[in-house]
Amino acid sequence: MNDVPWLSDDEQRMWRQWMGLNAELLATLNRETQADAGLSNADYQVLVVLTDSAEGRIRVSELAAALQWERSRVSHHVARMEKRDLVSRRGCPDDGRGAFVRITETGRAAIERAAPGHVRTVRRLVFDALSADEVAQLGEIFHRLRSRVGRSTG
Amino acid sequence: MNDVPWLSDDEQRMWRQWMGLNAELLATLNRETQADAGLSNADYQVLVVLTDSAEGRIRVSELAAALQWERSRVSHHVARMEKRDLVSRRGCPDDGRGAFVRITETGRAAIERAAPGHVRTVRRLVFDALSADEVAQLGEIFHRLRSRVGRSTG
DNA sequence: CTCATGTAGGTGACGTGTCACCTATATGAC
DNA sequence: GTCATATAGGTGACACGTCACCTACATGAG
Repeated sequence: MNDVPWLSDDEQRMWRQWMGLNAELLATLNRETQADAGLSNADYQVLVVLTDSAEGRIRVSELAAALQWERSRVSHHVARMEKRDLVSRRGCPDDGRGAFVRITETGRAAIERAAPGHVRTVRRLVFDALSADEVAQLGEIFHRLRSRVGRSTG
Repeated sequence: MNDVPWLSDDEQRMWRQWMGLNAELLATLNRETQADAGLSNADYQVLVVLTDSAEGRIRVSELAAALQWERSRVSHHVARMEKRDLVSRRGCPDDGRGAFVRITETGRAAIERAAPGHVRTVRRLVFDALSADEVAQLGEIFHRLRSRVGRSTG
Protein backbone atom coordinates (compact mmCIF):
# COMPACT_ATOMS: atom_id res chain seq x y z
CA MET A 1 0.00 0.00 0.00
CA ASN A 2 2.97 2.31 0.50
CA ASP A 3 5.47 3.80 -1.92
CA VAL A 4 2.91 4.73 -4.52
CA PRO A 5 4.52 6.80 -7.26
CA TRP A 6 2.64 10.10 -7.06
CA LEU A 7 1.44 11.90 -10.16
CA SER A 8 3.85 14.31 -11.82
CA ASP A 9 2.87 17.96 -12.07
CA ASP A 10 1.93 17.50 -15.72
CA GLU A 11 -0.16 14.47 -14.95
CA GLN A 12 -1.87 16.19 -12.07
CA ARG A 13 -2.65 19.26 -14.14
CA MET A 14 -4.08 17.15 -16.92
CA TRP A 15 -6.13 15.09 -14.51
CA ARG A 16 -7.64 18.19 -12.89
CA GLN A 17 -8.42 19.78 -16.23
CA TRP A 18 -10.08 16.59 -17.30
CA MET A 19 -12.26 16.16 -14.24
CA GLY A 20 -13.10 19.85 -14.19
CA LEU A 21 -14.03 19.82 -17.86
CA ASN A 22 -16.28 16.80 -17.36
CA ALA A 23 -18.17 18.45 -14.58
CA GLU A 24 -18.60 21.73 -16.44
CA LEU A 25 -19.58 20.08 -19.69
CA LEU A 26 -22.24 17.92 -18.07
CA ALA A 27 -23.60 20.81 -16.04
CA THR A 28 -23.80 23.02 -19.13
CA LEU A 29 -25.55 20.39 -21.22
CA ASN A 30 -27.91 19.60 -18.39
CA ARG A 31 -28.91 23.21 -17.97
CA GLU A 32 -29.42 23.51 -21.70
CA THR A 33 -31.82 20.59 -22.15
CA GLN A 34 -33.50 21.54 -18.90
CA ALA A 35 -34.16 25.06 -20.17
CA ASP A 36 -35.14 23.96 -23.69
CA ALA A 37 -37.41 21.07 -22.86
CA GLY A 38 -37.43 20.38 -19.13
CA LEU A 39 -35.18 17.35 -19.61
CA SER A 40 -32.21 16.28 -17.50
CA ASN A 41 -29.19 14.60 -19.07
CA ALA A 42 -30.54 11.28 -17.86
CA ASP A 43 -33.96 11.93 -19.41
CA TYR A 44 -32.27 12.89 -22.65
CA GLN A 45 -30.19 9.72 -22.82
CA VAL A 46 -33.20 7.51 -22.15
CA LEU A 47 -35.22 9.24 -24.83
CA VAL A 48 -32.39 8.96 -27.35
CA VAL A 49 -32.26 5.20 -26.87
CA LEU A 50 -36.03 4.96 -27.13
CA THR A 51 -36.25 6.96 -30.35
CA ASP A 52 -33.55 4.72 -31.83
CA SER A 53 -35.49 1.59 -30.88
CA ALA A 54 -38.02 -0.15 -33.09
CA GLU A 55 -41.50 1.16 -32.37
CA GLY A 56 -40.11 3.45 -29.69
CA ARG A 57 -40.06 0.71 -27.10
CA ILE A 58 -37.41 -1.43 -25.44
CA ARG A 59 -37.06 -3.93 -22.63
CA VAL A 60 -35.82 -2.53 -19.33
CA SER A 61 -32.73 -4.74 -19.38
CA GLU A 62 -31.81 -3.69 -22.88
CA LEU A 63 -32.21 -0.08 -21.89
CA ALA A 64 -29.91 -0.69 -18.97
CA ALA A 65 -27.36 -2.34 -21.24
CA ALA A 66 -27.57 0.42 -23.84
CA LEU A 67 -26.97 3.12 -21.25
CA GLN A 68 -24.60 1.09 -19.12
CA TRP A 69 -26.83 1.79 -16.15
CA GLU A 70 -27.69 -0.49 -13.27
CA ARG A 71 -31.15 -1.92 -13.63
CA SER A 72 -32.31 -0.37 -10.40
CA ARG A 73 -31.26 2.99 -11.71
CA VAL A 74 -33.32 2.40 -14.83
CA SER A 75 -36.28 1.38 -12.67
CA HIS A 76 -36.10 4.50 -10.58
CA HIS A 77 -35.57 6.80 -13.51
CA VAL A 78 -38.26 5.31 -15.68
CA ALA A 79 -40.67 5.58 -12.75
CA ARG A 80 -39.90 9.28 -12.47
CA MET A 81 -40.24 9.79 -16.21
CA GLU A 82 -43.51 7.91 -16.23
CA LYS A 83 -44.96 10.34 -13.69
CA ARG A 84 -44.10 13.16 -16.06
CA ASP A 85 -45.67 11.27 -18.96
CA LEU A 86 -42.44 11.08 -20.94
CA VAL A 87 -42.57 7.29 -21.16
CA SER A 88 -44.99 4.50 -20.34
CA ARG A 89 -44.46 0.99 -19.04
CA ARG A 90 -46.13 -2.20 -20.21
CA GLY A 91 -45.68 -5.83 -19.29
CA CYS A 92 -43.98 -8.19 -21.74
CA PRO A 93 -46.26 -10.95 -23.05
CA ASP A 94 -43.37 -13.34 -23.80
CA ASP A 95 -41.82 -13.08 -20.34
CA GLY A 96 -44.00 -12.47 -17.33
CA ARG A 97 -41.09 -10.91 -15.46
CA GLY A 98 -40.22 -8.50 -18.23
CA ALA A 99 -41.36 -4.98 -18.96
CA PHE A 100 -41.26 -2.66 -21.94
CA VAL A 101 -40.60 1.04 -21.75
CA ARG A 102 -42.22 3.05 -24.51
CA ILE A 103 -41.76 6.68 -25.45
CA THR A 104 -44.93 8.78 -25.35
CA GLU A 105 -45.93 11.58 -27.65
CA THR A 106 -44.96 14.00 -24.89
CA GLY A 107 -41.56 12.35 -24.68
CA ARG A 108 -41.07 12.52 -28.41
CA ALA A 109 -42.02 16.16 -28.46
CA ALA A 110 -39.63 16.91 -25.61
CA ILE A 111 -36.60 15.31 -27.20
CA GLU A 112 -37.33 16.91 -30.53
CA ARG A 113 -37.38 20.23 -28.75
CA ALA A 114 -34.14 19.50 -26.87
CA ALA A 115 -32.01 17.80 -29.51
CA PRO A 116 -31.04 20.70 -31.80
CA GLY A 117 -29.76 22.85 -28.95
CA HIS A 118 -27.98 19.92 -27.39
CA VAL A 119 -26.19 18.96 -30.58
CA ARG A 120 -25.37 22.54 -31.39
CA THR A 121 -23.84 23.04 -27.96
CA VAL A 122 -21.77 19.86 -28.13
CA ARG A 123 -20.52 20.97 -31.52
CA ARG A 124 -19.74 24.48 -30.40
CA LEU A 125 -18.04 23.55 -27.14
CA VAL A 126 -16.21 20.46 -28.28
CA PHE A 127 -15.99 19.62 -31.95
CA ASP A 128 -15.57 23.13 -33.29
CA ALA A 129 -12.40 23.32 -31.22
CA LEU A 130 -10.95 20.01 -32.41
CA SER A 131 -9.34 19.00 -35.71
CA ALA A 132 -10.42 15.77 -37.37
CA ASP A 133 -7.09 14.24 -36.36
CA GLU A 134 -7.70 15.17 -32.77
CA VAL A 135 -11.17 13.68 -32.83
CA ALA A 136 -9.79 10.41 -34.18
CA GLN A 137 -6.99 10.40 -31.67
CA LEU A 138 -9.25 11.12 -28.73
CA GLY A 139 -11.61 8.43 -29.87
CA GLU A 140 -8.76 5.94 -29.90
CA ILE A 141 -7.46 7.05 -26.50
CA PHE A 142 -10.84 6.98 -24.80
CA HIS A 143 -11.49 3.56 -26.24
CA ARG A 144 -8.13 2.33 -24.99
CA LEU A 145 -8.68 3.70 -21.50
CA ARG A 146 -12.21 2.45 -21.33
CA SER A 147 -11.17 -1.10 -22.00
CA ARG A 148 -8.79 -0.85 -19.04
CA VAL A 149 -11.49 0.45 -16.73
CA GLY A 150 -13.91 -2.20 -17.89
CA ARG A 151 -11.38 -4.97 -17.36
CA SER A 152 -10.63 -3.77 -13.84
CA THR A 153 -14.15 -3.86 -12.46
CA GLY A 154 -17.29 -4.64 -14.40
CA MET B 1 -33.15 26.23 -34.10
CA ASN B 2 -33.37 23.99 -37.17
CA ASP B 3 -30.77 22.69 -39.59
CA VAL B 4 -28.30 21.76 -36.93
CA PRO B 5 -25.38 19.84 -38.47
CA TRP B 6 -25.56 16.50 -36.72
CA LEU B 7 -22.47 14.75 -35.40
CA SER B 8 -20.59 12.50 -37.80
CA ASP B 9 -20.26 8.82 -36.93
CA ASP B 10 -16.69 9.37 -35.76
CA GLU B 11 -17.70 12.29 -33.62
CA GLN B 12 -20.60 10.43 -32.15
CA ARG B 13 -18.45 7.38 -31.34
CA MET B 14 -15.84 9.54 -29.69
CA TRP B 15 -18.44 11.44 -27.71
CA ARG B 16 -20.02 8.24 -26.40
CA GLN B 17 -16.68 6.72 -25.50
CA TRP B 18 -15.82 9.89 -23.67
CA MET B 19 -19.00 10.15 -21.64
CA GLY B 20 -18.97 6.43 -20.94
CA LEU B 21 -15.37 6.56 -19.80
CA ASN B 22 -16.09 9.47 -17.48
CA ALA B 23 -18.91 7.67 -15.79
CA GLU B 24 -16.99 4.43 -15.37
CA LEU B 25 -13.86 6.15 -14.16
CA LEU B 26 -15.71 8.16 -11.53
CA ALA B 27 -17.70 5.15 -10.38
CA THR B 28 -14.56 3.03 -10.08
CA LEU B 29 -12.67 5.66 -8.11
CA ASN B 30 -15.66 6.26 -5.91
CA ARG B 31 -16.00 2.59 -5.05
CA GLU B 32 -12.31 2.42 -4.35
CA THR B 33 -12.08 5.24 -1.81
CA GLN B 34 -15.39 4.12 -0.36
CA ALA B 35 -14.04 0.63 0.24
CA ASP B 36 -10.63 1.78 1.46
CA ALA B 37 -11.68 4.55 3.80
CA GLY B 38 -15.43 5.12 3.62
CA LEU B 39 -14.94 8.26 1.51
CA SER B 40 -16.90 9.38 -1.53
CA ASN B 41 -15.21 11.23 -4.39
CA ALA B 42 -16.62 14.45 -2.99
CA ASP B 43 -15.26 13.72 0.50
CA TYR B 44 -11.90 12.93 -1.04
CA GLN B 45 -11.71 16.17 -2.98
CA VAL B 46 -12.63 18.24 0.06
CA LEU B 47 -10.02 16.52 2.18
CA VAL B 48 -7.34 17.00 -0.48
CA VAL B 49 -7.96 20.74 -0.50
CA LEU B 50 -7.93 20.84 3.29
CA THR B 51 -4.66 18.95 3.61
CA ASP B 52 -3.11 21.34 1.10
CA SER B 53 -4.29 24.35 3.10
CA ALA B 54 -2.31 26.08 5.82
CA GLU B 55 -3.18 24.60 9.22
CA GLY B 56 -5.67 22.27 7.57
CA ARG B 57 -8.35 24.94 7.48
CA ILE B 58 -9.93 27.12 4.82
CA ARG B 59 -12.80 29.52 4.40
CA VAL B 60 -15.97 28.06 2.90
CA SER B 61 -15.83 30.41 -0.09
CA GLU B 62 -12.24 29.52 -0.83
CA LEU B 63 -13.10 25.86 -0.63
CA ALA B 64 -15.92 26.45 -3.09
CA ALA B 65 -13.56 28.29 -5.43
CA ALA B 66 -10.88 25.61 -5.19
CA LEU B 67 -13.33 22.84 -6.03
CA GLN B 68 -15.38 24.90 -8.45
CA TRP B 69 -18.47 24.02 -6.43
CA GLU B 70 -21.47 26.16 -5.65
CA ARG B 71 -21.36 27.45 -2.12
CA SER B 72 -24.59 25.74 -1.20
CA ARG B 73 -23.08 22.47 -2.31
CA VAL B 74 -20.14 23.10 -0.03
CA SER B 75 -22.49 23.91 2.82
CA HIS B 76 -24.45 20.72 2.38
CA HIS B 77 -21.41 18.56 1.94
CA VAL B 78 -19.46 20.02 4.82
CA ALA B 79 -22.52 19.52 7.03
CA ARG B 80 -22.62 15.85 6.08
CA MET B 81 -18.89 15.46 6.64
CA GLU B 82 -19.13 17.21 9.98
CA LYS B 83 -21.66 14.63 11.18
CA ARG B 84 -19.15 11.93 10.36
CA ASP B 85 -16.43 13.85 12.18
CA LEU B 86 -14.26 14.24 9.06
CA VAL B 87 -14.19 18.04 9.36
CA SER B 88 -15.25 20.70 11.85
CA ARG B 89 -16.65 24.18 11.36
CA ARG B 90 -15.69 27.34 13.23
CA GLY B 91 -16.70 30.94 12.87
CA CYS B 92 -14.25 33.45 11.41
CA PRO B 93 -13.18 36.13 13.89
CA ASP B 94 -12.35 38.71 11.17
CA ASP B 95 -15.69 38.40 9.39
CA GLY B 96 -18.79 37.58 11.37
CA ARG B 97 -20.44 36.08 8.30
CA GLY B 98 -17.54 33.81 7.48
CA ALA B 99 -16.76 30.25 8.52
CA PHE B 100 -13.69 28.07 8.50
CA VAL B 101 -13.71 24.39 7.68
CA ARG B 102 -10.98 22.40 9.40
CA ILE B 103 -9.88 18.84 8.84
CA THR B 104 -10.11 16.61 11.91
CA GLU B 105 -7.76 13.84 12.94
CA THR B 106 -10.36 11.37 11.72
CA GLY B 107 -10.44 13.15 8.38
CA ARG B 108 -6.68 13.13 8.10
CA ALA B 109 -6.55 9.45 8.91
CA ALA B 110 -9.22 8.70 6.33
CA ILE B 111 -7.52 10.48 3.46
CA GLU B 112 -4.19 8.96 4.32
CA ARG B 113 -5.83 5.59 4.13
CA ALA B 114 -7.55 6.39 0.82
CA ALA B 115 -4.85 8.27 -1.08
CA PRO B 116 -2.42 5.49 -2.02
CA GLY B 117 -5.10 3.28 -3.56
CA HIS B 118 -6.67 6.24 -5.31
CA VAL B 119 -3.42 7.37 -6.88
CA ARG B 120 -2.42 3.84 -7.80
CA THR B 121 -5.74 3.31 -9.55
CA VAL B 122 -5.57 6.57 -11.46
CA ARG B 123 -2.09 5.63 -12.56
CA ARG B 124 -3.02 2.11 -13.53
CA LEU B 125 -6.21 2.98 -15.39
CA VAL B 126 -5.09 6.19 -17.04
CA PHE B 127 -1.45 7.17 -17.01
CA ASP B 128 0.05 3.72 -17.48
CA ALA B 129 -1.83 3.58 -20.78
CA LEU B 130 -0.68 6.98 -22.03
CA SER B 131 2.66 8.19 -23.40
CA ALA B 132 4.14 11.43 -22.10
CA ASP B 133 3.25 13.04 -25.43
CA GLU B 134 -0.34 11.97 -25.08
CA VAL B 135 -0.52 13.33 -21.55
CA ALA B 136 0.78 16.68 -22.73
CA GLN B 137 -1.58 16.72 -25.68
CA LEU B 138 -4.60 15.79 -23.61
CA GLY B 139 -3.69 18.45 -21.09
CA GLU B 140 -3.60 21.04 -23.84
CA ILE B 141 -6.87 19.85 -25.38
CA PHE B 142 -8.76 19.74 -22.10
CA HIS B 143 -7.50 23.18 -21.25
CA ARG B 144 -8.60 24.49 -24.64
CA LEU B 145 -12.06 22.97 -24.33
CA ARG B 146 -12.47 24.07 -20.78
CA SER B 147 -11.88 27.68 -21.66
CA ARG B 148 -14.69 27.41 -24.22
CA VAL B 149 -17.10 25.95 -21.70
CA GLY B 150 -16.19 28.55 -19.13
CA ARG B 151 -16.70 31.37 -21.59
CA SER B 152 -20.12 30.06 -22.59
CA THR B 153 -21.68 29.98 -19.15
CA GLY B 154 -19.87 30.77 -15.96
C1' DC C 1 -25.39 57.35 12.65
C1' DT C 2 -28.47 55.28 9.16
C1' DC C 3 -29.76 53.23 5.32
C1' DA C 4 -29.06 50.69 0.84
C1' DT C 5 -26.69 47.23 -1.07
C1' DG C 6 -23.52 43.45 -1.43
C1' DT C 7 -21.56 39.21 0.34
C1' DA C 8 -20.91 34.80 3.36
C1' DG C 9 -23.07 31.09 4.37
C1' DG C 10 -27.06 28.08 5.35
C1' DT C 11 -31.73 25.65 4.50
C1' DG C 12 -35.58 23.01 2.38
C1' DA C 13 -37.45 20.81 -1.40
C1' DC C 14 -36.63 17.92 -4.83
C1' DG C 15 -34.37 15.14 -8.62
C1' DT C 16 -30.73 11.79 -9.06
C1' DG C 17 -27.75 7.43 -8.20
C1' DT C 18 -26.27 3.42 -5.35
C1' DC C 19 -26.71 -0.35 -2.38
C1' DA C 20 -29.01 -3.99 -0.26
C1' DC C 21 -32.75 -6.52 -0.62
C1' DC C 22 -37.32 -8.25 -2.30
C1' DT C 23 -40.90 -10.59 -5.38
C1' DA C 24 -42.28 -13.05 -9.26
C1' DT C 25 -41.46 -15.63 -13.12
C1' DA C 26 -38.48 -18.72 -15.98
C1' DT C 27 -35.82 -22.84 -16.65
C1' DG C 28 -33.35 -27.08 -16.28
C1' DA C 29 -32.43 -31.44 -13.48
C1' DC C 30 -34.56 -35.13 -11.68
C1' DG D 1 -44.66 -32.45 -11.80
C1' DT D 2 -41.29 -30.48 -8.24
C1' DC D 3 -37.60 -28.32 -6.70
C1' DA D 4 -33.26 -25.48 -6.99
C1' DT D 5 -31.51 -21.77 -9.11
C1' DA D 6 -31.18 -17.90 -12.15
C1' DT D 7 -33.11 -13.77 -14.03
C1' DA D 8 -36.28 -9.47 -14.66
C1' DG D 9 -37.57 -5.90 -12.42
C1' DG D 10 -38.90 -3.08 -8.40
C1' DT D 11 -38.41 -0.80 -3.62
C1' DG D 12 -36.65 1.81 0.41
C1' DA D 13 -33.08 4.10 2.58
C1' DC D 14 -29.79 7.19 2.06
C1' DA D 15 -25.93 10.14 -0.02
C1' DC D 16 -25.33 13.68 -3.39
C1' DG D 17 -26.23 18.17 -6.18
C1' DT D 18 -29.08 22.10 -7.66
C1' DC D 19 -32.25 25.69 -7.26
C1' DA D 20 -34.63 29.16 -4.95
C1' DC D 21 -34.60 31.50 -1.09
C1' DC D 22 -33.23 33.19 3.57
C1' DT D 23 -30.48 35.37 7.42
C1' DA D 24 -26.80 37.85 9.21
C1' DC D 25 -23.04 40.65 8.80
C1' DA D 26 -20.10 44.11 6.09
C1' DT D 27 -19.49 48.37 3.83
C1' DG D 28 -19.82 52.72 1.53
C1' DA D 29 -22.85 56.99 0.70
C1' DG D 30 -25.15 60.57 2.63
